[in-house]
Amino acid sequence: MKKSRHPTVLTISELAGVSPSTVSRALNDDARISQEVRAKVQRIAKEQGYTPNALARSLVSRTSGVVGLVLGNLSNPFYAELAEIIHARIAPMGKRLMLLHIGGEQLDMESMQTVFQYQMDGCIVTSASMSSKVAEICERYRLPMVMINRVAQLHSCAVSCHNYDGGYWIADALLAAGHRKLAAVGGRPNTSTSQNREAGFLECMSQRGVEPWARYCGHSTYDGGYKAGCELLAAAEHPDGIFAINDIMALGVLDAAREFGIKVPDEISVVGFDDIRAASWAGYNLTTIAQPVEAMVERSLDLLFARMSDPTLAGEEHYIRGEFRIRGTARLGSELVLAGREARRE
Amino acid sequence: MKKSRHPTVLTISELAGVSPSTVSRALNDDARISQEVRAKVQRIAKEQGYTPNALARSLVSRTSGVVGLVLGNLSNPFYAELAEIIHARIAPMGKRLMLLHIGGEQLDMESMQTVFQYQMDGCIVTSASMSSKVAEICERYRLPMVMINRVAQLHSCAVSCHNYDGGYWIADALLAAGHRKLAAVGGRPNTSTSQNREAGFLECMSQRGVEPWARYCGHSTYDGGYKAGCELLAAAEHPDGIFAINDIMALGVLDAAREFGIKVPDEISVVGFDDIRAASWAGYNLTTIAQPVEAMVERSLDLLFARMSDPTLAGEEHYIRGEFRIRGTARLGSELVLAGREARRE
DNA sequence: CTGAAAGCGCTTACAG
DNA sequence: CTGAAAGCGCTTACAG
Repeated sequence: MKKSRHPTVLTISELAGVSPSTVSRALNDDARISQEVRAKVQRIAKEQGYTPNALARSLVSRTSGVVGLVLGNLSNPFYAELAEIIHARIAPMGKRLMLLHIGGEQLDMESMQTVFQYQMDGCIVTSASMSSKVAEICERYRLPMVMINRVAQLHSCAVSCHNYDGGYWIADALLAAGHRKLAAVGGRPNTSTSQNREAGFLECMSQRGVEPWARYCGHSTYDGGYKAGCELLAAAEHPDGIFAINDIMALGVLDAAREFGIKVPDEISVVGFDDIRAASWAGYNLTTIAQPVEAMVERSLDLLFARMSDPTLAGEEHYIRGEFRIRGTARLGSELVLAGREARRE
Repeated sequence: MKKSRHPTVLTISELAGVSPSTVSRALNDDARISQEVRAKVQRIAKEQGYTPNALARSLVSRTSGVVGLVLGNLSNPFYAELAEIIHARIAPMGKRLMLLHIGGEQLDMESMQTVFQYQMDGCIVTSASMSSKVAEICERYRLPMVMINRVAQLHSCAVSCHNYDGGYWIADALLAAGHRKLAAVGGRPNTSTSQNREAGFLECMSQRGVEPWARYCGHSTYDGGYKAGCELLAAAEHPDGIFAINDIMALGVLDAAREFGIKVPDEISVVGFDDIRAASWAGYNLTTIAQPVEAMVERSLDLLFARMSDPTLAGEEHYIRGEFRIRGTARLGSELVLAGREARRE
């Protein structure tokens, strides 16, 4: 008798009096195996507490059932929510998630190595400054990958919110409500999300012939937003509206306004982007544009799975429209917000 | 010539004119292989862009280099921060993290199955209502595992903050500052974290002969905290101090107070627990006890790695003292806070 | 419907 | 210092 390890196909085959091949087939519900044998094998497997060794199976089947995940900075709750939804959606599809990276810094090559070492089936990248080099690697090795909340590089797949439109829409709604001194607080400058949202915002202002009051960089963090807010509000004359390109910075701006005793939205309107949970907290009640996270994840997984079955498929870029969440931090005529819907598409 | 797949040890061995065994040894820096051969093999491997197949290696070495991770509810930023730190600490140790579960709900058996399917080396569990059944499984299969922020079950390892002491300490400091109408807002009732913090808080009050003003359940969420705050403050006579057993609920309580126009800390003191990032936001400036997350993770990994090399090691429970963060939401005489340090240990 | 054989890519005693 | 052989646990053509 073997040293008592976990049971293997061999163990089961001996117990059932059939060959290992048959055990394998029976366990994988191969239609060719007779009902009786199949039932018997499955019963014995269950009795023995048999668990298939995914490593061995992957080695031969050349598909590991593992998908790599690159997560952005979790201190922005948006990415935490995204992670939760990705996991919830992908688990029922029989795939496992392996964490490649968490955080704001550059993704290193070593993490990408593990993708190949562990023979991952694909890769999901949420933000994180991804050098085009990584996209290139995935391309070269035909590794299916999709980026969420990030613009496509090379021929990869990417799913985002209509960021440009969102920014445009916000400017439109603020201008229509009479604001004329509008400031923008951008995020990390090298991120497409930040760039596009701000570009849409500025473009709309430019079309309406309104000069931007000021532009700040808030580095996509609460602290950055707070600091930007303080500087904007400390001046003798302050803007009458601020667009922070993400919610976490908008919360900082709101706290700055609170600090300066400036009434929101009477003296100043503040609008964010993302609709993180904290945006709807009673203490903030932030007007913002909600990213359609569920839809974005669903679309991303569709793209990814399609490429896992057919790696020759070309990359696709998808944009999904966000939804205005009108709360208490901005003066916007509701009919004007509707007009905003006509903002030009990306 | 083989179909052009990724290079394997065989490819390299042919190119280098040595046996596969030698390639394997050279690549793993086996001291017995001569300098020249080793250098040559490594050079060729690099030239060919060789990446070892971790699956094949794991199959024979019986250690996969993968650690399973069970994450609590990421909508509580505490768990997001924890995840980030765990990843940052474990990656340099050459282990990979596979996501088993994210969220507040019960961990299902299926997720645990994958631990064995993928031959994981160990498992890290952060909160999440873990049935004792899961602990039992790890025990039975000798799977090294450590729980963070969670009390030990059976003989498993567990690392937490001194939760009981923290609660005691807070009550002590509030009472010493003259509060007499103290309410507690608990989290999900079945979590040890919530139970212990509240128990310490109540025990101290009892020792001082002060009756608790009220006890609420806030389900460990912002909304729950906000609701609890509203109910406590809507009454004709309201408490003069509230201890929310975690920060995310304390923020809800603070927003409720703001809503009711009740001055913090003049009319009411509010204290939380965890020291999540939002606790130090200008809009809250919450007095709380910081969990020593870095230290907790470090200790947890020590325990885990020790058991990965020697699975027979017994379980250990560790408690690490938190740190009072005195900010703006509570009246506490600083000398009294120091006295609080003497609160009894768990 | 079932089995014997080969093989996925690596490592590791066992020889020499 | 190096190689031939066996094996990790599974699946999958190939026969029958």
